[in-house]
Amino acid sequence: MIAHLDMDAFYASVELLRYPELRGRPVVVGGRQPQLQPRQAADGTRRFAQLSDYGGRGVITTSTYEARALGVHSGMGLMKAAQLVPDAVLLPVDFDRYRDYSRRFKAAVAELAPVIEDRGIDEIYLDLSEVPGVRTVVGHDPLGGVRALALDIQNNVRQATGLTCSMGISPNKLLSKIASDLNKPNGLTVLTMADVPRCIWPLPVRRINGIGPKAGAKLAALGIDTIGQLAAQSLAWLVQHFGGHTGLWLHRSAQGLDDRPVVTHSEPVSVSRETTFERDLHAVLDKPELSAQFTALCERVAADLKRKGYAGRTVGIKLRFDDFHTVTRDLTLAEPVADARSIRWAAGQCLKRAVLERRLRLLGVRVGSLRRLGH
DNA sequence: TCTGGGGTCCTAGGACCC
DNA sequence: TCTGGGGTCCTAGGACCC
Repeated sequence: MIAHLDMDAFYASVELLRYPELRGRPVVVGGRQPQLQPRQAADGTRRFAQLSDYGGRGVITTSTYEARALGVHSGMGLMKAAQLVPDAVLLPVDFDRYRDYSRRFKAAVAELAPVIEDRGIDEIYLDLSEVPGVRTVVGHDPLGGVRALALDIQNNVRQATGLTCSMGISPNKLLSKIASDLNKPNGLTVLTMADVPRCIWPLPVRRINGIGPKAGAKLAALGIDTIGQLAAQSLAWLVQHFGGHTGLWLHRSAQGLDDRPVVTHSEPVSVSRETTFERDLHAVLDKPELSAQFTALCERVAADLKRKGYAGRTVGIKLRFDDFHTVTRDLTLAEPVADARSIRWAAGQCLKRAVLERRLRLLGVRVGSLRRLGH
């Protein structure tokens, strides 16, 4: 009785609540240029930026289903998307607003199902096993109780936020995650283990959470495209090609097996801030600007640590060069630090160990090995 | 006109210790 | 006479997720 709940096109849907006149149009959310902000025209209507107006670096964070139908998806560069759909509406991201809606939808779910694992701003896992009435048989449907509960949760979310979500329910997190994606938007899919061959095996292996571009390509090269084909391989063969750990995990996943619990509380491991520059910066030629950005990142990390109540012993930097090659350096200190000056000093030590011949595209600062401060 | 930002987890080698 | 066997910590890179 595990559920996965995923908000439908979350950021874009929050923006449509604010700008209902955009419903039905292709809309993408992304970029950070302030001039993207919609303006009130003299006649009272709102004027929106469109993709072809964009002139900087950035990717699509979310797009409406209308935009997805035209081939623009999250992660795609905005410049590339502008070639595909130049007149799509472009809105800047407003994380504060999305976080607010995130709190509201999670609170609405918690009223009915309190055992929640946070998986970021727009999705959660739920353990429904102990919810009263969940095992009620309705008519001849042994899953009637859980279906009714899911519909109640979706209704509660809509009442609280005006937004729709999709849910998958199954015996475990792996299958529920796949299931929640099968009937988007506003979908509900309930699966039992008996459904695995019919509903799961025809799907591409990439639908398994944890199989990304690299593992997907490696499996494809081995002639395995679907989860069913993966399920047909022996454990020994998978271990031979992927190692013991991954081989066993692939083997179990393909059978629909997963025993990870729903984790309701976790401590942060690291806090970081990074920025991609509007233009690539040279370590020597642009030293003043680079240094100012470096210090600003340290200050933001320090502020985040203070707000959350953590200090950390490991300070690290991340550099991405103009050729997209990325390196990291880190330094572990004797005592945890949380203040901007200490972080800046340690990050400066890290920077000395990097070769700075190419121009820099991105700079990041991270603090790890966190310890909670105070009580 | 390529390719964001904030995370977690895993691997692998070397230092160091007993 | 080649050069153990564990364990932990640190660093760097990479895969993956939202």
